Amino acid sequence: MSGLRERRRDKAMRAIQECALDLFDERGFAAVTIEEIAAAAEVSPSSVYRYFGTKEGIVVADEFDRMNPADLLDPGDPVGSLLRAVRAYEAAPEAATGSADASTGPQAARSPWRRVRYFFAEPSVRVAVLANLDRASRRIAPLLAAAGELTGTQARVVTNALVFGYFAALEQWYLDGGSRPIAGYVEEGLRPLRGVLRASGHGGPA
Amino acid sequence: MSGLRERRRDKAMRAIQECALDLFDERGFAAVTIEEIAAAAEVSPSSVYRYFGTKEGIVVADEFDRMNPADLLDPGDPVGSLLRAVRAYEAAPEAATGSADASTGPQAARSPWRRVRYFFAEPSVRVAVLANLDRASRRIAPLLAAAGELTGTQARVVTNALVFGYFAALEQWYLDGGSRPIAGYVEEGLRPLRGVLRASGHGGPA
DNA sequence: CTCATTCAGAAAGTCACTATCTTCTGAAAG
DNA sequence: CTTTCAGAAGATAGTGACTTTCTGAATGAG
Repeated sequence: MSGLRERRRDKAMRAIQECALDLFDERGFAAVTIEEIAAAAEVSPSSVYRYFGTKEGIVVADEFDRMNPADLLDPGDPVGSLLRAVRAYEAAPEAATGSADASTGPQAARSPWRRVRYFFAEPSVRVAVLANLDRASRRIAPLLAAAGELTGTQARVVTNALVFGYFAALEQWYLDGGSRPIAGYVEEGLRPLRGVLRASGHGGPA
Repeated sequence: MSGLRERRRDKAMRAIQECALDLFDERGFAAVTIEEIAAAAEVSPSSVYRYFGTKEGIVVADEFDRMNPADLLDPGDPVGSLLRAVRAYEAAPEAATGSADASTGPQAARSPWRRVRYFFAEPSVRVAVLANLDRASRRIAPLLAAAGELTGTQARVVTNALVFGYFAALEQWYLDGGSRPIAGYVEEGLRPLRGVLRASGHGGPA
């Protein structure tokens, strides 16, 4: 299934991401050029664009993107299933980068939360994250529309509420210094929405 | 208060926006350069950047940005006051561009809705709109936090739900061809949210 | 009238991103 | 093992958005 080619590509992608974050941490996002990142990761600038599309994409790119939202989100209980996903992701930080090779960098650098700082500290990255959430919302909304009694417009609105509400909760977590678990912020923040979304669906499990 | 300078600036800004939209309509957003826009509007490229910051800003820039959100949004009934604002804006399209001078272009071109097409048809403009909504949300959230029993996190989540929910409704309006009034889409789309937001506030008027 | 401020234009530079072409290489067929 | 080939990586040359800096001029205050 996964040939040598794909493994090389995945390795290159991880190298680019980590070299880029190292450079960003050191000198700031804006001050680092794509050429420098490519040189540090020992690939060509073209490859950086092939893999990530944009400079912000290096930070934002997420294995999450390639997932099928239907596997993650239960249309009957969107808030609850989102919460479960957050908890699962938080509990298994290694799932984010894969535990293939421990020798490619320092351990702390491999935390999936390292990137998150740039989501909120670097305006252009923040915008890229918003664009990503918007795309995710457009993929998820049809699921809600198909499952519940929501109209198409309502499904879009509710999905945006959910997705961008999650973003707001994540930002609060970040602004608090990232010490307490994220799931707490999501649960608290989305609590006002939970009742509505349950009532309009077919009713999820307890 | 409004000196000669400011009037010249406002006039130049409107000229840039209309010339730009003319060119975009004619040849597409990406195919038009800032230099061409500046030439058509008879200003320097520097001025375009001084006024709008980015190419997308020409389309997205909105007198809405300079408003105080407190004048528009009632924390006791956020959905209701948003709906009233939409209806008011929709009823008075001339408020958007000002009725100062009718000789600066064809009448149809002055519709404030002309720009909206690019919100959804041009990806980079869409992203700029999302960034704008995000900024608006961050200004509005403190109002909700101060007025109701919502926590800070909840206020941010609910405001994002409101603002990006409105965006979703607007997109549905656009996708439907823009024939029926926008307020209808907003009312229908935000209906699931209305109950929650009323219940958590101090209760607005009927 | 004089002066400080502020704003428009000019000009040069940076760099993200694209398009195209060539080269290489992993993988499969013979 | 050799050959073949599709697709991926690299090299190269742009384009144009955006920044920075400087200069001159219009404005409004004193």
